[in-house]
Amino acid sequence: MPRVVDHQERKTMIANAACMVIARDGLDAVTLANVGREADCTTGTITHYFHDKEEVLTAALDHAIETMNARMVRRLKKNPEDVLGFLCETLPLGRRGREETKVWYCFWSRAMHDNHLAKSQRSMHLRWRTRVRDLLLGMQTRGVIVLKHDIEDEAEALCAMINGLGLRATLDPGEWPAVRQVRLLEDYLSRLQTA
Amino acid sequence: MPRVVDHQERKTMIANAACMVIARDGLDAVTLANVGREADCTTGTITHYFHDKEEVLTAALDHAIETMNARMVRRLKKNPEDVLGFLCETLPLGRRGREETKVWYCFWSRAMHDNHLAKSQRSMHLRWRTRVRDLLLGMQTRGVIVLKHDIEDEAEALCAMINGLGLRATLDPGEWPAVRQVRLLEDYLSRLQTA
Amino acid sequence: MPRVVDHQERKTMIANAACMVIARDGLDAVTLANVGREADCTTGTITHYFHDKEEVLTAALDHAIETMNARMVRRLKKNPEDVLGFLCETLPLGRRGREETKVWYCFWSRAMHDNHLAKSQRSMHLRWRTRVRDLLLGMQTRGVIVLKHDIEDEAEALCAMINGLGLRATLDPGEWPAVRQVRLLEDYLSRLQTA
Amino acid sequence: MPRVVDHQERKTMIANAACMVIARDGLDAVTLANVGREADCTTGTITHYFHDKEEVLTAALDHAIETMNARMVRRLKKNPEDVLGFLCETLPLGRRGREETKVWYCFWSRAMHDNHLAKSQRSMHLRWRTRVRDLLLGMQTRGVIVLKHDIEDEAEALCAMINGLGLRATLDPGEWPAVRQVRLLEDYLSRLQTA
DNA sequence: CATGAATGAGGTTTCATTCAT
DNA sequence: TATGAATGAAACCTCATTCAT
Repeated sequence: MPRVVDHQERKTMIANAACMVIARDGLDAVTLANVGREADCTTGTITHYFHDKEEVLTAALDHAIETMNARMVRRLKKNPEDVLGFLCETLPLGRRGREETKVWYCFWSRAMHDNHLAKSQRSMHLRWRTRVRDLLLGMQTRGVIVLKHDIEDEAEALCAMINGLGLRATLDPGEWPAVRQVRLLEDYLSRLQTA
Repeated sequence: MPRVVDHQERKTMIANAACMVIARDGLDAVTLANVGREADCTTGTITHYFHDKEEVLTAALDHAIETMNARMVRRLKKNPEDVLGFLCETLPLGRRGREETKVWYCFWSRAMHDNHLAKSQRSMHLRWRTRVRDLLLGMQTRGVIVLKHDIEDEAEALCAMINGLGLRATLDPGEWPAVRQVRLLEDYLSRLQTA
Repeated sequence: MPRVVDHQERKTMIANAACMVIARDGLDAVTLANVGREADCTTGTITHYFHDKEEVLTAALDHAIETMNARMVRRLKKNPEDVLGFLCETLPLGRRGREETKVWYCFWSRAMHDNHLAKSQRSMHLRWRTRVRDLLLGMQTRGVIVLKHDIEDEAEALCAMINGLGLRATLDPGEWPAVRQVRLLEDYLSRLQTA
Repeated sequence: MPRVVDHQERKTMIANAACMVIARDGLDAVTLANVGREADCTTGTITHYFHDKEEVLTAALDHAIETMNARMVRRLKKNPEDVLGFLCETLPLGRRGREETKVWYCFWSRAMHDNHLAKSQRSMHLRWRTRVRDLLLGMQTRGVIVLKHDIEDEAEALCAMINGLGLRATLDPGEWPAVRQVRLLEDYLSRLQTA
């Protein structure tokens, strides 16, 4: 009788370990040995669950995204009109946020030259942007903001702004305490309220 | 006398070759052999001019930054009030722009875990942001815009916006023709005009 | 379970292979490839068991020392009063002795500029000298010799003599058959008998 | 008109520079670049005066030997009966002595696997030993010592003793101040006086 | 399932040597 | 005579991957 192991749970654990390594030491530090050390298993175990390294990386990205997404969803469920709170989940505000966004950002440069990762990133971005768009629509409906331009463009612009803020905050954390990130995001949103 | 060679020019040539490799195939494809192939020399020649690979990468980043900066300065000299034109130089609009920004972006993720690169990036960002700030100040003086918030924050926000737009355009070029990038940048600037 | 291998035994085997290479072709011929050829494995296997080349060299030195030491101990156990026999184990008398001492001697020059090896050498020398001293003391007790000088100095001097003889014998084997080495060592010891 | 340069003097200067490098950092640190740095010239200059690296090393060894020999000769001229003084010139007593003997010792291990160097070492040893022998003969004639064994063996034994002492002093300088080296050498000589 | 030993390709780096100037 | 640019061989080391157990 084979040892009973939840296959999917094991994969997730390894993907999570990979995320830890990425967040701590960067994508270039991701070796199967390092991931194994973090996940407390050997390289053999990893290749048992993943065909090759690329699959591990993809799983790591997916894991980070799903975790972030889950938090966003949870937040929205609590209060569907808390747009700022929702958006803040994608900024590196706390320790958790910093880790997750770092993983996300690390894959940007790789996605530029890896079609597979690029697709993954695009579909993930699409989902995020769609939600952002719907929230903007809701705000407009409620009269909170007035969108002067194409709604898709507005959503894209907001996403770009958030990515830009998060990036800068990650590259220069000393200059970017949470309050400053939030303040600049609020400033951006406040400009949309103009009649 | 030895073979006559302009030492600095040779270094620049190699740095440029490294940029080409980065823009085409990404940071992970930067091997001394690849750079040598691009620069039409051997790995030995490269290490003759650079102590090690890290120096080559740093030189590549510096080269890309300097090239971009030179274009910005040239543009400003022609017309010191063409703020939009100035900002567009840091967007991946044409072939050259796409190449240069790609090199720049590729170093973001590495800077997150490499203190040396981080410093280089920060000082470069500071220079850029300072210029952006001064231009915003000029616009305010000319009455073109009305800044409601801290000027440093405004400059940072604009930089973040541009980085975000450029990033998205690079990750999903199909969705981001030059006109769209410029349009969204204009939209952002137009919101600053509000009385 | 993985391929069953005695980790320590494998390390010893590789260290021994390194010794063979050193004895045959010298320290400068010690490349991981050469050691691998001797040990019938690849460079990858070697770095699997040793962190880097320096560790391989250290292990080789330790191995040679331990082997020589084991022979000395064995000899002493058989006949604790056979001082000459004991000392002869550190001379390049036979094929085995020539190999082991050669490895030992090769590390002298390296120890002069490598602190780590220097320490290893010193501790090994201390152990050897201590034993030599105790044997000299025993001989004095038995009335075989009369030590006129400080016992530590006497031990050091004897060690130096043996190293000097072994060195000359190694550099000019044609002039130094085993009998000559032993004769000169006996001459030295006989002078200690003087009343 | 070609620049006037004393060819031989230039070679000596380079050989001396190589000795400095060897004494300071060991044989493995001898790269043409390092020697050039020490001699204040380029690698090109070195290969202009020496066919290849091996020639540089041979010249370095010869240089060190000649320097030491010159000192011995000078000493003997002053007082042909000062045997101890003569022998002390081959021990690492002062700064100069330490440097020269270090160079000498460094070549031992290399000579074990390099026939060319081995010959060089043997002829140099022969010269030294012959002189030592003649001095011993002189002492016997003067009645200072009584040689019980073959004179060649006695000379060899003394040489071996000196090499052994010098080696130990070099490997463990902390334990071997000049006085101790001289004392042990004197002890050895004193035993030859026995009637 | 899991291990970790073994491989070997591929990368960086060093350096003696050649050679145009 | 001297330079130092360029080469390329050879070394070390890393690491994804395979596989016997």
